[in-house]
Amino acid sequence: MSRPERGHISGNDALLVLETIETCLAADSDQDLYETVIPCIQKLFSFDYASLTLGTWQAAQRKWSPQALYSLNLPGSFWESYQKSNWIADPVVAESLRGRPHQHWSMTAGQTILDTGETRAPPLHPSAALLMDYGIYSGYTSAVAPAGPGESCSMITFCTGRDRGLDPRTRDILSHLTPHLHQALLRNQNNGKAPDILLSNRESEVLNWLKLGKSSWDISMVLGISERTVNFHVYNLMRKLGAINRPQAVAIAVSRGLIGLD
Amino acid sequence: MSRPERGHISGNDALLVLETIETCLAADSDQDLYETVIPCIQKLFSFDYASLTLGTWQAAQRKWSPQALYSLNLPGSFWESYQKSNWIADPVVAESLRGRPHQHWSMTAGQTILDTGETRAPPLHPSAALLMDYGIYSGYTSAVAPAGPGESCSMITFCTGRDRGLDPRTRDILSHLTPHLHQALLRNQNNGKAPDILLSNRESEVLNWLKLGKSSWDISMVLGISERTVNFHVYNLMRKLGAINRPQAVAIAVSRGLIGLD
DNA sequence: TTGTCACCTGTCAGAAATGACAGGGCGGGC
DNA sequence: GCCCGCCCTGTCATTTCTGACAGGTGACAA
Repeated sequence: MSRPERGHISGNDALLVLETIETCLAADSDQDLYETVIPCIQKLFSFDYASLTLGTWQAAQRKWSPQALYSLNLPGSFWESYQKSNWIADPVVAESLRGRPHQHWSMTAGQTILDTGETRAPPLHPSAALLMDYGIYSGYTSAVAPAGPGESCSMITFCTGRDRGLDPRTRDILSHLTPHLHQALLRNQNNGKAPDILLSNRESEVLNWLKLGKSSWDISMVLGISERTVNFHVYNLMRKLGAINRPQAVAIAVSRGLIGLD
Repeated sequence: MSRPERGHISGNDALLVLETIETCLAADSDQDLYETVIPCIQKLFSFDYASLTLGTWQAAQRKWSPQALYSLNLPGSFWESYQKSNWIADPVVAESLRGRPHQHWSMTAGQTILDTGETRAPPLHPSAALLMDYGIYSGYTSAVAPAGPGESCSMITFCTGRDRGLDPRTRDILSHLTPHLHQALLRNQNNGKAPDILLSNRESEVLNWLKLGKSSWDISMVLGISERTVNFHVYNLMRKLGAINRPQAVAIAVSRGLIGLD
């Protein structure tokens, strides 16, 4: 367990950061994200464009696949073009996922300059050319690593149309904020789905035994009903969940939070 | 979306709160919790005892079942006695779960006084008598509601051996901290289990198709191998996961984070 | 070389699940 | 009274899964 040093923010900054973290915790819709969280961040430091993307990061395959996207002032056409390019080949994304979570970058003619002083010369990745086409010249990009295997991670970028150097205060603020922005994105994504499947008591009960590997006969013994009735409940709950067999029913139920993980 | 007013903390407090939130984010073992997070909180306000419990809260049954417990200066015998009593009948817990997440309480002879001014007179709940037996007279208890259905929630208590009144600053600090303490507890709990089950590429692949409700034949078509081989992989992954059939294999894999929820 | 491991394939009997048919009772809301 | 959801039960044919038997390849490390 190690924590980076962050000595560049004042008490007043800290209060604003706390307020922003609160808005992240309270945000439970896309609207909240745009109308409450983003304005709160704008009180902390200035930026012209923002992109908050949530996706999966497969360590084994070194692959980053964005799944949800929130952007501020970035036209849809930018994302269409960007999606077509290979994310992982973007030098900033690549560096992020290589263990440098917080980065500052800027562009000069044909070069991407990272905050390590490193420059990525031509052949320039298409994404860099794309950024310059849209008039974006510098920004901060943070990656929030997935909490566990198979979980989502975020790539969070705030950028400007001017060529600005790295500001330690902004960097420190971002290192405080990004984990909570990630949580907010994650929560929002989960709110999107889940259209209220209601199982009856018996169905939940049967489902919980299924999860534990019990067969219909086993369950019939536990519940004191006939095996046929257990199959009846299984059939109904599969229909409600939209599953075509038991493994899928269990998977859907767990992902919808209808039964605990245990 | 609504946020409570919190006007009782200073810029300096805010910096310390941010630091504490950082320790919560970085804590990934029980040791971190005791040696880094708790001392950090002690820099913010003083307390003699603490208990951080993580458990499940079944809204339908109004039932709170603690699953993990971290305590500071509270002897094991206290918890043994407390566990035997009915948690939900504890007036503070009951109030918490009724939608008052942050509470201050104190004891006088035979009474529990809540911060609403309400008093819970005898017959006193056994837990109250128990607290007084151990010399605990007042404290703050916060409940962090589960993020989604089937998810865990926390009950977090900081208390003292003296009869102290409600301090708005402490209350505000706690309302900032508790969501992150909850996250830390949650993360620690998940770190506790998961003894590294390693599936081969093919096994994960097969597992992911199982989760989607595909039969062995379906999977054999997708992967271009024989149905027998699919069964072979399924047999192996069930053995590795300790499952006796496919539904259980999927449930275990999801709970261990070996495959995504989707 | 020998060993291990992932990967692949076959057969077979018995167990389990699926999905259709049929029927019954009980309680609550309109 | 009727409808609806929940709960319960039966039979049957077909499909799928389980768990044992048997065997093979190629890669990589000790």
